Amino acid sequence: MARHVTIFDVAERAGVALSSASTALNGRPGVSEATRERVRTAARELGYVPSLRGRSLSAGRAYAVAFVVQRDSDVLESDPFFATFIAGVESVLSLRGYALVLQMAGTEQDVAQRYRDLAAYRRVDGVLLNELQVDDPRIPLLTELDLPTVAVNAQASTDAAPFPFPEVRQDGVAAVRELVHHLAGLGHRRIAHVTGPPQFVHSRERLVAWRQAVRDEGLEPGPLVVGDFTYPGGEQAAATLLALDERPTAVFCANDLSAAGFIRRAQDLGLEVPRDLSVAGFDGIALGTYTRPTLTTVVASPRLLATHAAEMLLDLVEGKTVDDVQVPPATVVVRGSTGPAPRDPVA
Amino acid sequence: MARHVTIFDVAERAGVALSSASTALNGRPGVSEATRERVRTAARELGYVPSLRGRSLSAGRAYAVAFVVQRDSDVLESDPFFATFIAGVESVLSLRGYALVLQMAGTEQDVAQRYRDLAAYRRVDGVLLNELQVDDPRIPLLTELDLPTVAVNAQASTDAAPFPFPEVRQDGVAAVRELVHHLAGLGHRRIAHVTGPPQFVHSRERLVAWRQAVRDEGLEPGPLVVGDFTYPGGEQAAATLLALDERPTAVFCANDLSAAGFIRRAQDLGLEVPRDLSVAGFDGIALGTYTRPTLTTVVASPRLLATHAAEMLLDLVEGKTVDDVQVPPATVVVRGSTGPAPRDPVA
DNA sequence: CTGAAAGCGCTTACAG
DNA sequence: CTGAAAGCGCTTACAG
Repeated sequence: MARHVTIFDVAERAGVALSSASTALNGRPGVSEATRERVRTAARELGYVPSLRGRSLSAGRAYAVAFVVQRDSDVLESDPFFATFIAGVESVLSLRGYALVLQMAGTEQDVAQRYRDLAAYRRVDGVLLNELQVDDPRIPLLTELDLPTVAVNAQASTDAAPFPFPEVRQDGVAAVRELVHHLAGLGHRRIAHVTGPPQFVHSRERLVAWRQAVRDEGLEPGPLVVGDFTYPGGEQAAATLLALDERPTAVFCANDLSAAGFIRRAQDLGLEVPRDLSVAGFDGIALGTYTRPTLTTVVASPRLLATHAAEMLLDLVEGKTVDDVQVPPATVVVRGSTGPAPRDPVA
Repeated sequence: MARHVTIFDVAERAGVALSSASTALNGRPGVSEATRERVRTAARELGYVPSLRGRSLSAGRAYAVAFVVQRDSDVLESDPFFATFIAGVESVLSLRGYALVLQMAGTEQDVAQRYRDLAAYRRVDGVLLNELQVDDPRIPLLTELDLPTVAVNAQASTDAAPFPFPEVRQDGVAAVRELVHHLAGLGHRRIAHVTGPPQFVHSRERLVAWRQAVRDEGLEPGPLVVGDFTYPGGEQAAATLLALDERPTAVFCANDLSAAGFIRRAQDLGLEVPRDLSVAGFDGIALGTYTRPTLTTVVASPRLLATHAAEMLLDLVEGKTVDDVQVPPATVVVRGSTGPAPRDPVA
């Protein structure tokens, strides 16, 4: 390999000082337009590419941001959000010359160690935070580490507590309300809910939204089962709910995967969906169009959340002021899994 | 923030020259054991963490490797391999002090551009390559860019052509043979195949393995449909195959996702699986345990492939000699979707 | 607007 | 075994 072309070579070829070459190339004011053009031409002719390493060291920046995922890989395997979110983030980063450093950790302690290492080695300039938990330990940690952070759906909208990082949010409450209204309009009176893991802010938000929406319809919030966002968890929830004396006629599951599992178990138990039972989910993953019947759900926008979060984080890293962003609310998509309440509910 | 602790501070505290501190800390020979210990103690006391940036610049290494995924995010969404593979890679990298840079690109041209940029900016020290295609354009490109590369399942085992990069392989041929033998033993005489996208080496390998295995059972390779590894693709393949006059009684789909779609469409068409039709897949994803019936499949080891590939790539980057690795072959797992051939096949 | 110089934090010959 | 020095490739005050 030939020796690497450096900014020194560019300056020499353009016949200017090294510092002028740097100024010209980086679009900073301080050189004449003629000089700037001469430098650019020289750079082009030489095929100059600035060294990230040199720049990193002198600028004190990594030109990379991290996303640390706290999840077992076998749970991740069936999480369709993950890939879409990552893809959205990465598309923005690469456009702005940053790299995405992806880390995975199984436990809360692992995650903390990852963040500590990222900060100590100054591997990245900032981090993206999602799947916030109630009293999330990452918040004080990232504050302590002084790592620029942008969060996704960090606060329940009902939450008044101050949140230390910029945030991109997508409201799901209105959609849950609409979904419940849709079910009530179909004659359902017992509308159950299968939650996500209780520690997640978004689990809690969906639960609260469901409860309030059901009440607003003049109904009593129906049976409630704590779930875990997995397919088997949905099956388990169905087994529990459908064994009740007062069986619900409709169920809102906190995500699509558990809704799919719920439907499957309900069918195994001899129920027909939606004739005997309506089921709805949340997310809008592809799987929901594969199930039979297809899944009524609340469609969220992981890619949009991701691109906004990435833009915000880079702005933050580059010292710009960053305001919270709201993307358009999630929307209800009615498909085959919800229908009129049974006249004479199966007892 | 206090000023950063540098190796200079450590050397000063230990009362040695800066170069000795570096030598001591990096475990290179050239300092006495006493000195080494003194330096280590000083480093510990000061909470010294070597700067990746300084080290990067002087050592000419990024301490990062890249994985460029060529896939639309909506296809990625339902690819369960992705997360598991990434998790495996990342676990090894972080242990050895490297970061994983993840990039995503939609088209072949995008992918090429990503590799060019990664190389030009020397963002990473090497790359991981999977989902190889026949005459994969990435091979000459990475060779030209001189990027250290380790590939996963790059060559069909039948392939004699030389491959320029170290490779980790998992044989799937034996398992396909066993699967076909299992089906033939159940009395199936028309065993169809739904392929993956023809350009992939592993699609071709599974096709060839199926064909040979069927012949080895003394049967004529049954109907063949070109698929695309997706759920809807599996549905489509079922519609095609089940409309044939000479309908197969068993189908081997090139992956689990398409097998799940195949089963679903078969059921929609009024067939009972496995009573009327046996279906098997390839991969061993979680979804295969959720379907009804559960899916007979060939279970591969994405995590194991990933960890080996990562180890090999770091060895390569660090100048060690790297041999190809074979992980234990994929295995057949018989579940509910395969059974005795119908006595009197539905006509 | 331009140019010589210091500095970012390391590693690595090289001379003692 | 140790220490002074150059170099990796940039950016950024600072003096002209």
